[in-house]
Amino acid sequence: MYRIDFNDFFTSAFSVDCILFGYSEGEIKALLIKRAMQPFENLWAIPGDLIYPDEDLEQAAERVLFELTGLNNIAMHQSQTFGKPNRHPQGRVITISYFALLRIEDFEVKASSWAGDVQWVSLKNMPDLAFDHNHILSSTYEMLKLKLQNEPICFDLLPERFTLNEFQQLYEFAFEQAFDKANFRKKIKYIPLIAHDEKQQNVKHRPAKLFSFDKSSFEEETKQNRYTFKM
Amino acid sequence: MYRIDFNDFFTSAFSVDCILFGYSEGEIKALLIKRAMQPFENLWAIPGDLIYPDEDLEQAAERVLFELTGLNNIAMHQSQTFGKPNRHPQGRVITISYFALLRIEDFEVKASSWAGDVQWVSLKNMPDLAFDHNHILSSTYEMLKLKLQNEPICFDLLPERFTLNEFQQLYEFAFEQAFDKANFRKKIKYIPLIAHDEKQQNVKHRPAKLFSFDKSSFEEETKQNRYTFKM
DNA sequence: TTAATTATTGTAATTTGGACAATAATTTAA
DNA sequence: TTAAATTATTGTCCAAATTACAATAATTAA
Repeated sequence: MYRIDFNDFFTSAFSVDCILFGYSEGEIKALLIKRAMQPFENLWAIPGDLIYPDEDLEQAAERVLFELTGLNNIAMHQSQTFGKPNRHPQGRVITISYFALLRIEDFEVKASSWAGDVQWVSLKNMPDLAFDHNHILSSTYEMLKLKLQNEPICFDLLPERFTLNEFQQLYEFAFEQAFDKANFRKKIKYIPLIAHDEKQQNVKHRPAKLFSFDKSSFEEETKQNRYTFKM
Repeated sequence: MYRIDFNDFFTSAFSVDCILFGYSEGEIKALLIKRAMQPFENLWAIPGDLIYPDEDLEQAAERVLFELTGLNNIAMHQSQTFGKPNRHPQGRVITISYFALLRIEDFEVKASSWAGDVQWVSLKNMPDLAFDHNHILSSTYEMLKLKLQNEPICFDLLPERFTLNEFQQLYEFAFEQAFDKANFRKKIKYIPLIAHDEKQQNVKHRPAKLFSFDKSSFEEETKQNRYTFKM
């Protein structure tokens, strides 16, 4: 059988795309940059760029995110790889998407390098993005929703201290569905939460108690087994 | 900021690795080939090869699998991408892994191209594989186990007609755990099965009834919601 | 002080889950 | 022909989880 020379294959490039999810004002948002460079100049896009030929994938994701948005040292997890031959107008570029969750209010973002702007954009209100980024984003969001049902990652999105209602509203946003308050509280009984004396401020009604996630106790007792959040 | 010329990046290759899972004799197995070519000549490996520069990823996976094992038209799903800079001794090769489940007895495999041999190998008894293939395989197996809990994919592994015990044993193998027979049968009550008149043959005891999965009814009634298999 | 508003807890009926027992259908050996 | 052996299948009981509501508590605003 005829075989092409090995080196003929080394004509493609790889990129990473970094999907950052955050939560504020009752909505899950993604961090986007405005491209100040061709192709797709002036369109919003997921922060991403080419990987150096000798660079590890995860390292590349961290570096690229930092260069474009100023977010430093954000550990991301791989989601999926997108490789339609014509997805990049300038050549064959296969992109590996990474994602992370963070508390919007804990970080400051600042456009740099070829990013003209950076913004948190609600998933309810997503514009047309560069490349196949709408597809990448929605497919990663689906994965996020799956993970929300099986791992206690919602606490990476919520503020350190939150009310049980805020907790519930995050799930209601993600699953586009309302839950009964009393039953929601029963469902989370195996998630170790610390109840604080502190209460919600500046509300026009009875203030709710603030809670925080007890991560160490969760890990110790391997209650992972009991953590399910099928809605 | 200094930017390298775009073309400097086009020095990497990408490959697909095709992980085929099957089930026979009470064990989950993976299809492996024996490499008849450098590097790692004579070692067992996941069937995989380089992707043509203008080829779609999924197509490449199907083509490569066919060329090496004779398995034709197998639809695979993407699992993960592996890209440590030194994972391939001959250059930067990032590999995208795909996987599929099939009934071993329904297909015939035959080594061809640079594959010297093809074998179904039990996951209980895995030798040292070429490249980082042990890592790729075990990480894909973990993903399979997750999926087994949330989607009715076990029926892609079982024969078309199976006993409830065979069904149970597949889960017992995957989760390395024994289940109570009576309770197992209660747990699957939302999975639509067709009970046939036919019975198990050639057993030395009361033969069990044969069942098959009622796929169309499963899809119609969107009982997906109720399908959970937390063990 | 009271109405309005939301937080929090409770109740009762139903469904599910887990441990284990009982019964049924076959084969094999006596 | 029959009884023992073996595995399939179904049933029971009790504890735990789920669901739909109802009741009570703590604030603010008028």
